[in-house]
This record gives sequence, C-alpha cells and structure tokens, in this order.
Amino acid sequence: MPALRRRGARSRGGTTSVQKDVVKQGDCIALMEAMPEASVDMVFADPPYNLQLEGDLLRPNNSKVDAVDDAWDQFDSFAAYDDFTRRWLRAARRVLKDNGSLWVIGSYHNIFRVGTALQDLNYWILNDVVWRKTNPMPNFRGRRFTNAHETMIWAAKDKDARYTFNYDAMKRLNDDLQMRSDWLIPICSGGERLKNDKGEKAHPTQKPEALLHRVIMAATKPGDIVLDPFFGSGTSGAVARKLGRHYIGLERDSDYIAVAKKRISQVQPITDMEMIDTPAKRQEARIPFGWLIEHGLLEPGTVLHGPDKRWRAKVRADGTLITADFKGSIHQVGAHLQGAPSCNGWSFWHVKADGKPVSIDVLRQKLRANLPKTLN
Amino acid sequence: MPALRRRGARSRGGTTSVQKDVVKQGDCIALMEAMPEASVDMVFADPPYNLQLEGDLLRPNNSKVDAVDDAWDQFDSFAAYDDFTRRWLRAARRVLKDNGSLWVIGSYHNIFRVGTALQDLNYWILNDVVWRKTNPMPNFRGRRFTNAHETMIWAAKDKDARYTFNYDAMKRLNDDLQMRSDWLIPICSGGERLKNDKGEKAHPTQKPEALLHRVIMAATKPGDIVLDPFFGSGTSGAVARKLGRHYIGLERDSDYIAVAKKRISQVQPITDMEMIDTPAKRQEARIPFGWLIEHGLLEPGTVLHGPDKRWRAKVRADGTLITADFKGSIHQVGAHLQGAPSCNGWSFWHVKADGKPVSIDVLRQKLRANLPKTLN
DNA sequence: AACGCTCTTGAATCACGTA
DNA sequence: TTACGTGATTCAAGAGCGT
Repeated sequence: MPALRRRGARSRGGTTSVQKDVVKQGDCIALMEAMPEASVDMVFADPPYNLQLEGDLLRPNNSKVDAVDDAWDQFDSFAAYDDFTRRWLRAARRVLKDNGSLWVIGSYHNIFRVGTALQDLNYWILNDVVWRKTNPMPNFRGRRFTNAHETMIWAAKDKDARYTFNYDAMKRLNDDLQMRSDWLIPICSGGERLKNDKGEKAHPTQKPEALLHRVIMAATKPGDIVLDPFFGSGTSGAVARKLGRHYIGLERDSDYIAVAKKRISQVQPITDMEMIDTPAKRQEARIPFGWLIEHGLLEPGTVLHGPDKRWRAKVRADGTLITADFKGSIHQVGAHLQGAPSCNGWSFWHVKADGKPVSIDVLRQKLRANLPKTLN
Repeated sequence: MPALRRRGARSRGGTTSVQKDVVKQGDCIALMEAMPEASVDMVFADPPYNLQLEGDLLRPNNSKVDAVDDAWDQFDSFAAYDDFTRRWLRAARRVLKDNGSLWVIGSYHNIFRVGTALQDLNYWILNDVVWRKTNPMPNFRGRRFTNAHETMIWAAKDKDARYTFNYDAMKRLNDDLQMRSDWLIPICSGGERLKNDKGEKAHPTQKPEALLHRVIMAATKPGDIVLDPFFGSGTSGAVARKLGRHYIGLERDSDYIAVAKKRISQVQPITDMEMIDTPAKRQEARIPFGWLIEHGLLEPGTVLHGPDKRWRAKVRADGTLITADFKGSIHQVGAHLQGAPSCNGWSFWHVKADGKPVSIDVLRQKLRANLPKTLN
C-alpha cells in the first residue's frame, strides 16, 4: 500500500523509494498498483501479441512451425485485449515518473490497439521505431510479404514531459549520423538464445540484447530504473544491469522467473561510469563502430591500443573512446593522440585477442558478414 | 477429360458496372456511398494524418476541429478522427469486391487509429509494410529519432477472402528473394514532384510513384480497378494507368483535381501485356499427370524414383503410380512413401533419361509448351 | 584449423478449384 | 456448404559432422 502523501508532493527524482533489481511474481497490473507512484524512469513492455493462429503451419519440407500458442497469448476478443491493454498501460503510467518514458513492442496483430490506447490515455508518442530483422522467418506459403519487422512505440507520459533522449549517444552509435526510426538487428538465436534442460527454447519470444541495448542507451541514464511488466526471460533486466541501470521485472510464470534470475546473476555490470555515461567506406555497407558493442564483439571498458602500443583508449558503451584527457569517436581519439589532423580509427585501433593484436576492422568485417545485404 | 483452362479464372464479382478512369469531386464518403457495391478491386488510401500541430482536422460534417492542447479536447479530436476514419473505411469496404484488398498509408499520428478501426470493421490485416525513406527530413531539435519511415497497412475484406498477391512478381522485383515487409524507396522530389505555376509544390504530401508501382504490382491484375478516395495529386491514378489498370479518384479540392487530371493525361499506358503480366505458377494451365502418358512422354511400366533413389514406383496407363503395397496419384504415392502429410509429385518424381534423372516437371513443361496456345 | 555440407529453426493471423 | 484431390511453397544463421 503506498504511503499517504500530499497531492503535488510527487517528486520528479523520487523521494519515494521502490525495491530495485528484483523480479516479482504475479499479475503485472496488481503488482504495479502496489508500487509507489512516479517511481520508475522507463518502462519497457513486451506484452502478449494476441496472435490469432488457426491450424498448423508446415514448411515446404513438411516440418511443423513451432507456433506461439501459449495460454498467455489467448484473448477472447479485441474488446478483451483492449481492456487488458488499457489496464496495464494505466497502471504503468502511474508508476512512471513524470519525465520518464515508455516503450512497447508489438506486431500488426496488436500494435495498432496498443497505440490507440496510448493516445487515449494521454501518453504522447515520440516515435514509432521499426525493428527490421536481418533473419526473419520466411513466408512459407507465398501468400504475403515476409513479415520481417516488429514495431516499437516510444512515448512520454504527456505532451510536455521532459523525457530523456541521449541524442549524442545515438548519433555516435550511428557513425555521427542521426539515429533513424528503422533499426536493423538480428533476431535472438544461437548462443544468446536461452534453453531449458531439455534443450528447448526457454521462452518462445526472447528478444535480442542488441535491441534492448539501444533502447536503454537511448532513453535512460546510469542509475535509472527500468520496469518491465512482462519480464519473460529477462532481457531488459540483463541489459539494464550490464549498462549500470536498475531493473524491476514483473512476471506471472515461475519457470520464466527462474530463467531470468539465473541469467541476470551471470551479468557483470559495468561499474566504471566513464564507460556508460553519455555526456556523444561508401560502397560497402556502413558499419558504425557502436554496432560492434551492441552486438557483443567488444565489451564496454575494453582497452584498445594503436599499432605500436604507444597509445591506449577505452571503449565506452555508446561507441566512443576515452583516454586520460580526451574522448570522441575512434577517428577523433586516434587523431588527437597522434597530433594528426585526421586518423582512420578502423585501421588505427587494435584489440588483444589471445595475446595477439587484432584490428577492429577485422571485427567490423565479421559483423558486416553477419549483417547481410538487407543493410542497404 | 477436363478442359484445359487457366486456374483462378473465377469472376471477381462485378456484374454491376462502375465508371472507370474518372476523377470525381466531392466528399469521398458520399461519393463511395453512391457507387455500386463490390465494384473495385483495390483501394489505396492516403487519408489526412491528423497531425496535431496542424489543427485543420475536419469533422465528418466538415466543421473544423479547433486547435487543442488539453486532454479533453485531445480526446475530442481523436474521437472525431476515429469517427471520420470508420465512416470512410466502412464506405470503402462496401464498394470493395469480396476478394479485393485495401491499402492505407499513415504515420504514428494516425496509423494506430486506422489499424484499430480496420480490425473493428472486420477487415483482415495481411501485412503492415514499412516505407523506409532514403532521404527523410532530419530531426532538427535533436529530441527524437529521425522519423525515417511511414507505415502502410494491407488488408483483405475479411479473413477468408481470396485476395490477389503476385508473389512471383514481387520475388523477381527483389532479386529472387521473397519481398519483405520493409521497402526502401526515396521520397518524391526532383522532376517527379509536381509544381504549380508559381513554382510551389502542387500538393503537400505527394507520394512517390515507385511506392505505388510496388503496391499496384503486388495486389492487382491488369484491367483491375483501383479506387483512391483521397486522390490528391493523383499518383495512384497515374501509376494505375501506366500499368494497364483502371483508376477512380475521389477528391474534394478542385485545384488538386486539375493537377491530377493533367498529370494522368500525360501518362502513356503500357499496352504490351508481356510487359505488365505477372505469370504465376499457380495460374498456369493444369496438366494432369495422365496426359504425359497419353501424349507418349512416358510409357506405362516406366520406373520413377524419388530425389535420392530410395523410393521407386511404376507408371500405370491410367496415370496412377503403383508400389508393392500402395497405388494412387503421383502426390499420394510420394506422400505415402515418405510418411509425409503431403507431397508435390511433380517435383518429387524423376525418370532416368540417358542415365541422368529428369524431373517429371520438365516433361510437364514440355507438354504444356506443345499444347495449343488457345487452350492456355 | 578451415571448409563445406546438411539439418534445424525463428511472435505466422500462410491454397484453391471442382464436384 | 462441405469434402476432396491437386500441387505450390523458405531465408538467414547456427550447430553438428566429416574431410
């Protein structure tokens, strides 16, 4: 039960305290209603999509697609889904700080209803952001376009809110061009995809950490609290912890909670504030340096050195480098250290791997090979 | 013997006739209500976006909605926009043929409300398609992501509609990969952008012809009728005419109508069917397997084998196959042997010719080419 | 170690015509 | 309206395995 407080005493920075870095089991609406109001800086929500699947779907080779048919995704009608949506969005709005913001991810099955509800509840939409998948599932029957993206809505609490947007960090993550509303990121697979002890996927819709990296870097500051009312396998919590933010996860399913807790416990937070604070080749696909970090080819805090080890700098989470007295892009820092007018950071900087220096350009090539022609 | 005929030759509704290749002036809802029902094959709509800064939103009765800045008026504005949206979508649904489809383009200001209305009116969403702009307007204040895309919703009249989708044409447009739901297309500028006699742009939101080219090629056949209830500068009409389709444009503003009419009059339609027809495997003349035997391309008793020689069957004179324990069609026997729910016998079975395996589909193509064109 | 090949898999509202 | 037979339909990655 929230403490009795005077109207207007609501702080913008939180005199109220809320339990941080926890996962709570239960219905997210009830759990949010029990939280103090205006207590979190950002909400990230991956609600049920309300897919309406009828029969089985077979691939051309007659194998069956493992569909999302879990009970938690079943609703009787659009009206029921709308009611659920409005209730959790209203509860989220109450616990959100006045200058916080909210992200919701969805597909065409549900995102229009979410967006309508947001607007009706007086949220103020800032962007719709398209997550373009490098490797979506194809359309097996040839009856539609390949459903190759999902949509995120980013909204402030109201029209006049002074929400956080780390414009420079985003720009640097994108090689000094403004970050656009369409993001190209692979789906979660391979080693990142959590499995249960039977080797099955632990959660049917686990989101990639690269996606959450960009969301959290864009719209929070170190120390901020990220609330995820549909915590699932805990991607938002894991990335928040890694980036020096706090998390609160709400989840009904105890199996998912166990997976998420174990996962988060293995995350090594970046404690060096310098690494995470955010004060910001033409024919081939352009790969911003920041993408190496988003995709885990470099960890924030990694030490890079120049060709002959005279020069060193550390990698920050937003894709800039930092030395004792200077920070900037890989090119700017390289030029500064050498006292040169310019420097190609891609060829200048190296990272130690198994004792041997590896050019970061090698990492770029590796990433480029993994991000196919859909880049263009 | 079944007659050789094109598959999918069903009539697409339309005993009623409708005026084609015209632009009508007036309120689109009233104009659609005056049209015969089930009379157009596709609707493309670029409705007002309800940009909240513009304040020029008109209610259904054409009264102007005052500029709004508080929550109550905002709700009033959304309600008016929703009402308008539902009315024109309902009218459009009535004039759409049962197997037609509808496209609506919008931005985050209005697209969620459009999508919700579509679902509520029992339209069946097929895809949301993202138009990624190569050259969007940058974000000048640095407070959001560059708004670099718009969203189109593609919907059928209902869940069971047999809408047109030229899968093969789309695949060829995309280097023989399935067309995805994210399209990269430049905004309309340069010579394509229509100007008035003062050199100002003739319409504020003229859409690029490349966008309409892909929409119309994807979802209509030559000779189909495309209805655009917010005709504006007439991009949909110009592209429809160019591609051998018909258009119906509805528009309130007489200046826009003048621009559109002049523009369309200058379009040279492509008359060569070879240029605009989009042959699909599904629509090719059906050749029963037995014809291969009748026409001497296969002898009764010939041994067929599967892709890897594990499976064998003999051809009987009536066009069935026989194995030790089973007989049936090429499809049934292929499925039975593999223990699969189904099998495309045309691609499964091969015959030895000069020591090399030849797919029976090759024989089918040979026969199809030799049959008189008039039957095709 | 480095390839090359096969097999598996991912938030999916995934036939159609004829009798 | 329903039942049934034909036959159309997949892309990018990762894992595993053999050379």
